Order: sequence, then C-alpha cells, then structure tokens
Amino acid sequence: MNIGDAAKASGVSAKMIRYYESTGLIPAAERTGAGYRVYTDTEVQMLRFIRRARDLGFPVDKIEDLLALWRDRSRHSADVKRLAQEQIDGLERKIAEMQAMKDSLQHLADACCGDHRPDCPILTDLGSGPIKQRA
Amino acid sequence: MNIGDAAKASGVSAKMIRYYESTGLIPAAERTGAGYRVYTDTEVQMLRFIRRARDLGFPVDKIEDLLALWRDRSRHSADVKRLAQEQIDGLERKIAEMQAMKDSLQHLADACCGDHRPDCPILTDLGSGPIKQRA
DNA sequence: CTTGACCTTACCATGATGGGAAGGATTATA
DNA sequence: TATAATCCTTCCCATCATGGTAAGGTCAAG
Repeated sequence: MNIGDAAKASGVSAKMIRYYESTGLIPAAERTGAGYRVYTDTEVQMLRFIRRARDLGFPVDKIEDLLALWRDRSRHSADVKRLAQEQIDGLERKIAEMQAMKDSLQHLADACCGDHRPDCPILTDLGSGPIKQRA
Repeated sequence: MNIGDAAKASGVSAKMIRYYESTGLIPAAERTGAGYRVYTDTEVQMLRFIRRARDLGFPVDKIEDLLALWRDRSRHSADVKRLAQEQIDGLERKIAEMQAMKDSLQHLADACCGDHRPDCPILTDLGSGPIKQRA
C-alpha cells in the first residue's frame, strides 16, 4: 500500500505520516525500488491508533508512551490508566482556564449596551483592569 | 521609561513588546541616542490593554481590531460587543471540543481496572475505534 | 575604571500541521 | 506507444505567540 492509501485508511495525512517517521514516532517504512514508502495493515493500524489518540488530545510525546504500552504485552493497565488520567487532568485545566476567560468576557459583554454609542465597558476594562500574573 | 520598566508596568515581556512592534501591532517606540526604546505612560497603557486582551484569549489580529476601536472615539459599542461575542463563541467551541475529548477519555478510563494486568479498554479502543473526520 | 544590569539585533526552538515547488514514477487514456 | 494525469519523493517555508541564547553596545553605581 502506498502512502496515499495508508493516509486514507488511517485518517492520518501523508504529510503527517512522513513527519511521524522523521521524528521517530513510527519506524521507517519499507521502500519500493523507486523509493516509494510501502505500508502493511499492521502499520495502518498503528497510524489509526495515533490518529485516535490525537483526537483525544494526546500530545505526540504521550502517544509515544501509549504506543510503547500498546506493543508491550506484559504492560500493566495501571500505567495506561495513569497516562489517561494525566490527559484528563490536563484537559480539565485547559477547560477551566478557557471557561474563566469566557465568563469574564461574557460578564463584560453583558454590560455593553451594543448600540451606536461609543461607551463600552469592555474597552474600559481592557484599558484599566488589573494584570493577571502569567502562570 | 526603558523597555524593561515598560514590561514590568504592563505585564508584557520586553521580548513581546519588541515582537508587537515588529509586527506592527503597536507603533515603533521612540529611541534614545543610544538606540534604547523609550515608553510613555500612554504606551504602557496600550500594552496593558493588549495584555488584558490576551488574558481573555483574544488572538493578536483581533486585538488589532480592538485597539482600533479603543482609539476611535466615534466607535459604536456594537462593534466591540460583536468582537467580544465572536471570541466568546470561539471559546465555547473549543471548550465543547475539549469537553468531548475529556468525556470520551473519562469513559474509557473508568472502564480500565488499572492494575497489574495488561488488559485495557483504553488501548483496545485506540487500536480499533472509528476515525473521526477532521474538522 | 570596573562590574553588573540593562539594552540592541539576530537566530533558533517550540507543536502539529499545511502549502508549495521541483523532479521522478506509475498509471490511465487516447 | 505517447502523453497526460496522478502519485510519489525531498526540501523549504509558514503558522502563532512565546522563550532562549549569543554577541555586542550602554549606562550607572561603586
């Protein structure tokens, strides 16, 4: 199977397949005499795994860990669960952060009459509010 | 005021101040004979505005629009409110996306016994689940 | 006058992804 | 079979906002 077919079958773009290979996330594919990469169903399955993990928001370096566990038949499920929980916690943090942004902004927007007049509590706040220290 | 003091007073790092200047988000600062950038309170206020807007998650190109409205005394508050609402909607979308990721992952993690045994529904799902089409 | 703290520019890196160009390989069609 | 269309290859560049570092100039205090 050529890279284009592997891309369609796995949901990972050809571009990203080459990228994952270049970074070592996946082993280098076999090549035809002309230099074309060739993929087996096993490799496509691995790409699908990566794609699914990305869909769940895992960063690539965590996917490396997940792949290692996937391949390790003597893994402990506790290790997988721990990685998942870390990812859940990270998502939770980002959600909370964005929710706080949204709430602040909603509060300001609610106070803005939104008509032809220039007075606007949103701009007033942006121009005079407190500075949050960077995390 | 030198750039370091402006950075402290505004909450925007010296690095980012130079960057904002290079991209045209803020006008080029005056320079001393030795080439040091000099900032007035007005400029610090603008930097604080930018910093506050970034804290609310506005991307830099939207901040450009916000700054233009901030300076425009004949602005319509409706325009400001619209920008804010777009930002709120964008945050809402991202929150929903991450919440969906988190829920899926939580569901899988709940089903994983997390002990010394290798069986793990998280890995099973990653290896066999459906591929979501990219947005 | 030296030392330390500041400033300058320039370059590199992030993380994951896309775009495009230049050129070779394969396949389909006329 | 000739040609065109489609695929593949590598290489470089861009994103977005931010940080790091290095090499060198400036300034103020001791």
